[in-house]
Amino acid sequence: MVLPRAARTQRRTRIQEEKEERILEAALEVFSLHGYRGATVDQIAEVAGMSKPNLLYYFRTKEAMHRALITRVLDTWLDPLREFDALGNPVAEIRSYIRRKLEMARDFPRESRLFANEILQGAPNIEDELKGPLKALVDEKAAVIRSWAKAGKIAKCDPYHLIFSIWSTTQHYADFDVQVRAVLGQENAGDGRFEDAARFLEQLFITGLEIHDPAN
Amino acid sequence: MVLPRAARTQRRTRIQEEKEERILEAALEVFSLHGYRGATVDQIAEVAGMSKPNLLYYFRTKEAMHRALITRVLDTWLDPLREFDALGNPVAEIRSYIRRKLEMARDFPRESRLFANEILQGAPNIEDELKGPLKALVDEKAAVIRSWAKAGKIAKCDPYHLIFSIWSTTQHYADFDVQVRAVLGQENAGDGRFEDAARFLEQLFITGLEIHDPAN
DNA sequence: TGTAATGTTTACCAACCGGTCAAATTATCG
DNA sequence: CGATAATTTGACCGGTTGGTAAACATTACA
Repeated sequence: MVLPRAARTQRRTRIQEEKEERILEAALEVFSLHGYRGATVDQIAEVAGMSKPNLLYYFRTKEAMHRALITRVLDTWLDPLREFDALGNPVAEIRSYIRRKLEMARDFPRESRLFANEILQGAPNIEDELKGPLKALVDEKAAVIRSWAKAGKIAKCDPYHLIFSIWSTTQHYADFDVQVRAVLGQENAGDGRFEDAARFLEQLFITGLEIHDPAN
Repeated sequence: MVLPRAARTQRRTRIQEEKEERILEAALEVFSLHGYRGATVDQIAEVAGMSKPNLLYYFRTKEAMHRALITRVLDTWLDPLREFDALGNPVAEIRSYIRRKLEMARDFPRESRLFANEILQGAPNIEDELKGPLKALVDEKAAVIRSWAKAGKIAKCDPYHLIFSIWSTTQHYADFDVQVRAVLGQENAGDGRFEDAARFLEQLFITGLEIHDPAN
């Protein structure tokens, strides 16, 4: 009998795990490159190296595939922000947050583009995730930053917009990679632009947030 | 006889100007919301208030429409950077550049999203524009910024990444509007977030780039 | 006003796309 | 092995999409 994926309650087969992994990997590749509408099931199937009906045996619809992919990626995507430590040294925490985010832009550009595509198109599938868990996490960290500012450890600033600006500057190197490369020119073929970006962003944010001559 | 748009060499009719204007306006609306693949010609025709064949009488293909739209918008999109004045006061120039870009994110979010979509998908249609005119303009302004740094008027920094970070932070409020709203919550329904962002970004960039006690 | 050029519409098509079905193949396990 | 369940495939389907053909309507202008 044919039992589509959603109906299986028992333990998952080795084959199931392997195939679902391969499918999500292929889906990430295709969705991140063409967006939800732009991606076709045939394309994903081809990248995954299997036939379309076979793929649809594991994920019954294109949307189910996309949903599974988003939820999986969103979780790991927020890890850097979760590591933000209220007890650590403020300047050091912000610096390492920037560095972590930039490393993710370098190492997981497809994941970044997947989200960018999703948000750009109005986030039809993850609006609840944004207003719920994401907002809660940001609220929590914003409170931490605000307390640092009040304690005089960093300059006073709007913590939400600080977070937004860290997100945007770092993810820019994944989402707008084509533009960055075009402007920097051929000579920046390697990962050098990420190191340059790290230097610049550290300077910008750290200097911009430091307390200057607090006593005088 | 039917002479499609591309073949017309003579002066354009009043009707042509009106209709092409309406079409490009509708195309901007739809493309910016759904991306190239996600947009349909029927949708654009409906928004433009005309039949699909009628629309295709002015732009023979969907791609031609998209190309026309991109070229037109790209030109005005770069105006703020062009206004960057080498002879002005460095700090004031950077401040007003940030403000102009933020105003564009507020007043022309569709244009911003159109580009974001295009770049995200690998900029298949405008790669030449990026590597040519855009790069040339950025190179020119980067040289200006570098000269300011050398003259000790602003802190030393990579001018390219400075420009990138201004682009990304400001455009973020157009491209990721849904996320920004979700995180900030309902109370920020108006344009308040743009004023908050302006204050924050000015503080960040100006403080981050000022020369601190150069003499001491 | 007459007429040729321009503009608009209805009906249509071929390609594509997400998804189904039933049959065939392969893995699992007593 | 034998049988039952899980997996894979080719053929197919209805709806959508970009685009066309040709008849019809309107405008510009001598």
